[in-house]
Amino acid sequence: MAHKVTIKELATAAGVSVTTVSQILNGKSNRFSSETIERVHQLQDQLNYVPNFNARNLILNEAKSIGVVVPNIGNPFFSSFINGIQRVSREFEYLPFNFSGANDSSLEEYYVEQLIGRGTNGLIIASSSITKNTIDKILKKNQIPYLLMDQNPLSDGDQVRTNDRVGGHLVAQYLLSMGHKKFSVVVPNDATDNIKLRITGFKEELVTQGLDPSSMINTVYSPLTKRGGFDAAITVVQSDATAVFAVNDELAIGLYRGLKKLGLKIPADISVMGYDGIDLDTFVEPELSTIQQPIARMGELATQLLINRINDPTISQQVVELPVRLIKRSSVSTPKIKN
Amino acid sequence: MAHKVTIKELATAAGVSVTTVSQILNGKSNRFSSETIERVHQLQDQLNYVPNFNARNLILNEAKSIGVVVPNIGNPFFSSFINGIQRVSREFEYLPFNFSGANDSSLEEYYVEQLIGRGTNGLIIASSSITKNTIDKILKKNQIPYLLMDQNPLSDGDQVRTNDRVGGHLVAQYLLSMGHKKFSVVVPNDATDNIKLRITGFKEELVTQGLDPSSMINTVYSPLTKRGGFDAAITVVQSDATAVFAVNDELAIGLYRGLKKLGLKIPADISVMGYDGIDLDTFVEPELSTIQQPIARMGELATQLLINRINDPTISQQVVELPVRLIKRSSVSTPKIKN
DNA sequence: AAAATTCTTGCAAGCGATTTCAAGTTGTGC
DNA sequence: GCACAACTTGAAATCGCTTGCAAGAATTTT
Repeated sequence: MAHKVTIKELATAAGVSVTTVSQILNGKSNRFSSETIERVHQLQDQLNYVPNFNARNLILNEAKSIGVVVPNIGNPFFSSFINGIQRVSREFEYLPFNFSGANDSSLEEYYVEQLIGRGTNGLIIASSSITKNTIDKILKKNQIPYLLMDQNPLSDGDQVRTNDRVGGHLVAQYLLSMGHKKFSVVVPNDATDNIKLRITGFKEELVTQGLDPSSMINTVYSPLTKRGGFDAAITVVQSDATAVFAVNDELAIGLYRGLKKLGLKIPADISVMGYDGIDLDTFVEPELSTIQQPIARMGELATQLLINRINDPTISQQVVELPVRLIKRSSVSTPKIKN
Repeated sequence: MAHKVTIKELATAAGVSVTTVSQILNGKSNRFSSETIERVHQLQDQLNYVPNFNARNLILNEAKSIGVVVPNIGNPFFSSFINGIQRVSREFEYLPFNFSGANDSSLEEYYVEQLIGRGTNGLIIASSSITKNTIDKILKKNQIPYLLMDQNPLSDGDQVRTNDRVGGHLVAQYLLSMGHKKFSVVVPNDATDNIKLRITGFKEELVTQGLDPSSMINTVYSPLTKRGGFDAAITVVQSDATAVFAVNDELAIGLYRGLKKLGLKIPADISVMGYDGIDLDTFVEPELSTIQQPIARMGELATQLLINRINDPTISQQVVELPVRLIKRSSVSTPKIKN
């Protein structure tokens, strides 16, 4: 290992005490003669002194870092989320450590534990494959500030959310307004609370309009991946649905491919609605109609709230709900007249 | 801040010394009576003792972590890369800290410095927006083990690479074999060495086949993003190219959209070749022909090599070159006969 | 010119863990 | 009953840095 210069060596070299060096390097230098200050800074450059972060944090009792665990950074939704987190973290001089669960719950648990063990100040977890309860337990037990995404609106703890229920309403309204009456809904088996709410909202809207959801919806279970969407296509086609609601865009984009492979034209033969609003939506054909979530903003807010809590764990529950927006593009049209 | 239980408190509670607790908790417990061991473990659970990582690392002089900076996690190429890194890191009990440069060089520099300051053991940098020289300087100056991706094959330092030149050859061979004679090449202005090599390889192959690159290639400069590809379409169309070589898949997928918007059919009107081999390729239409890089494997190897070097900085340069593979799908056909 | 300020600077006590070295206990063999 | 080995356990130094407190030097006040 390359030897690291310590503050003591720097002090000796500069002919002053470590106290002096420490003070100067930490900007409390107004109490020193400008020559000393100058000399110390010069020596620092020369000797290449970098403070030992562990020692520093040990005393200061802070790491100035937050941990972030998302289910899958391969999903652009989460990479945008991370971008938002990075932005605000930097602003507050926190360093965010990002991890992708890769759809493996043990891995997520592993990262959470590692992060805690390493003294992270707080955690943002947008997990899916691990049960909230497990994580909740670990985090509470360790008394570490955290913010869980995608949680049930009724749960305690700080929250950044969008109104998934309203999102569901919007989808149903739109699809109904286009004349659809038979739907396929593609959703994972182990859906998180927020995703379940999208479905709930969807059904609610049907009821609101005096319709009977049970006779109109065919549910297809499939994982939240492109592959999952692709595989779901065959089942979707076998139903009499004229429109599909895929609960996220990844799924929808996979579904696209599956449907096309089966010879269907979108939206002529079947309409498709996604959910999330990722960049990719406008690069597929036809451009995907979706519900847009302000995802980067969510990352920013999540960070903001978490840091608030780190600074003062006693504040009361923080909940921010961001609006969602229906984006009509070309993947939805009026239903085909069945012969 | 929630009070954290220290080893001393645990020791007092257990009625033993901190030495004992430390030894037991670190598995050097064979020297203690099973009652003591039992008691300590029990108390640990009960009091919820988590060792202070800073204190621990201070004395052990290690952080067991590596820093990772990629230009943009939004690109699936890099998320796969990170997945590979995560896999191997875990195996060696290192924790990888991942950052996305978000195409902002100052941001990348910031992360590199933060990471170093925090005592990361080594860095993997797959950067583009910051000059290699700058990073190189920072890293060398700090004598920290690192591995730069996408660097010139001639440079020193450990390397994990694919043969981009061969990749270029393959693209040219394929396109020529399909009968194309006029090409558009879409490439960023500030291309990294490896990307430049793809172009070099492409031209080389033309020469090898006795052709004159200068009269056959129309170069379009555009950033390595979907948006960049989209914007490049208009220029591409204005040339007489029958085939386009986009130097990465993101670009190609953006290009798809642009070309289609301009009314062209792929590959009937124009053929498109990508480069990277991301998942998304098979979900766009037509499926994208590309050069596949073993990206996850590259992440794994990069980590492996970096850890080798961390363990022994004196070993000689490590270079691993992984093979690339031409994947023919449906985005390339014979050129349209111009009227 | 002595006293009071103001500047500069350093001593030494930790932060929470690991680890070396040694000490106290108990058990064994003769 | 005693020396010695085998078990258990703890005291104290140390990692590199921050910081409260105090002291010596320089400057100003009276």
